[in-house]
Amino acid sequence: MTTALFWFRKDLRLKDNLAWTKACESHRIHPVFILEPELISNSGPYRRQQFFSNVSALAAEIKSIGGELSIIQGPARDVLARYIRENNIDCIYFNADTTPFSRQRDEQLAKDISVPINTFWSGLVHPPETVLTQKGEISKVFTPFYKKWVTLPAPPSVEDSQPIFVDAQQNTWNETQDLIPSTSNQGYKAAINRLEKFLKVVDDYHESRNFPSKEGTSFLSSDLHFGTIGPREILHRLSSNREGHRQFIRQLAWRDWYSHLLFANQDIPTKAANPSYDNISWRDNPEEFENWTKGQTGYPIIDAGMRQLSATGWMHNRVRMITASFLVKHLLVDWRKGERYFRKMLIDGDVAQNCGNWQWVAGTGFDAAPYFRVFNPMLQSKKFDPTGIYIQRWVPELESLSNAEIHAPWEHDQATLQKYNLMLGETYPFPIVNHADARERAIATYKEARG
DNA sequence: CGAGAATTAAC
DNA sequence: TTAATTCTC
Repeated sequence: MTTALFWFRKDLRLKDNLAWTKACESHRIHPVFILEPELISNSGPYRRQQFFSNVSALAAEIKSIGGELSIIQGPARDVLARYIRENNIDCIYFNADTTPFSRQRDEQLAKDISVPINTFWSGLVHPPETVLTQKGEISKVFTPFYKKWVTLPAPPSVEDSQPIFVDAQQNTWNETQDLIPSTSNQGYKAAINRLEKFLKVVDDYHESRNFPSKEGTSFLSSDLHFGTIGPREILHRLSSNREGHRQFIRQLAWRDWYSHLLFANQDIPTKAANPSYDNISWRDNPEEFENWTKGQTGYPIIDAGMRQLSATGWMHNRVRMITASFLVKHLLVDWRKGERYFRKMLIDGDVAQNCGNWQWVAGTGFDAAPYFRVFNPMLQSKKFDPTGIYIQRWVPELESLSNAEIHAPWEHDQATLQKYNLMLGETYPFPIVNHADARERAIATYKEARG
């Protein structure tokens, strides 16, 4: 029997993992994780911790079935060739990814390494280049993509494997083990717990998903990012004839779409998908950007979201759209700066998803929001946090304001504010910009870029 | 007058 | 994955 190196990347699980199953079918397995500096350097503390917890949980799971995960540190191109030589590896298995970093690295690797490399797709419902229009291209509009996507049969979850591990693996880079926390409750088991919890409320998903004070969303975004659970396993627990389920399945399609688009357009992270918006005269005021990151814009819903992000590494999706729109449109900060900040801070920060969604909000992307659509922070706030619970949770300065008052504190007279010990400009900022003016300015700026 | 529905709009 | 405005009662 030959020996396969199984390289875990963004698929930190043993279930519903196609490359893993294929490798286990006919090889002795040498499981490896490579801690690459590039992966760490763009991560903020929350994602890094989740990352380590997931790797640690995977190592424990492998140990429990008689194997040992080798954790190697360094760029893959530097360490893999040597590792393959030293450990008598016959072939490599891993799951492919769509990001420019991953694809460039994997292409280079194929040139550098002499043993056969077997790759599979296991992190999306459908692999890139498999959901196509009649012309054989990926649709640049979501709805036709989705219509095609739902008609394709969902690939079955793969069977569990009975791996045979190589004996007496030695970890030649022991110091790396110390970087990985030894205790953790993440990994596949935690992902399954989150899925089971979500399945209890998914029938209401279409109604509750938009309210940041409710736990109406799946909380599976970081699991999907790290691959502690596969999207097909999630899909197979859902039913296409229930509205809440259907709406969540639709979100999985958005996820596939943004990954497929990135696969086909590798410059999405840096360039506007719609070139007419690549010449916007951004203001890029650094102080305003900093006020935004710190949750000090004077708009309660914006500040609540940004504070939730910096305090927890996560933000509710509805609020992600509102805060992102505010940065790009109201403050006219280049969407790439916001994207970078979100990706660094978010526990689920993901190149394909984050760039796709930021370009959508900025109006620069495929099938994006129209350029003149400027989210109104007060309307969004009143609509999706009507009682102000979410705002109060994250902006305690405002906790005594009433439901009606909390969305726009500057609109109330001095006496009302004094009653709550609220001194605008001291205990809570005045609005950083005036909504109506900023809206006009954004539309004019975009119009100018359109020519 | 005011809330909510309907419409329009620069897509 | 909308906002602003007008219409209606």
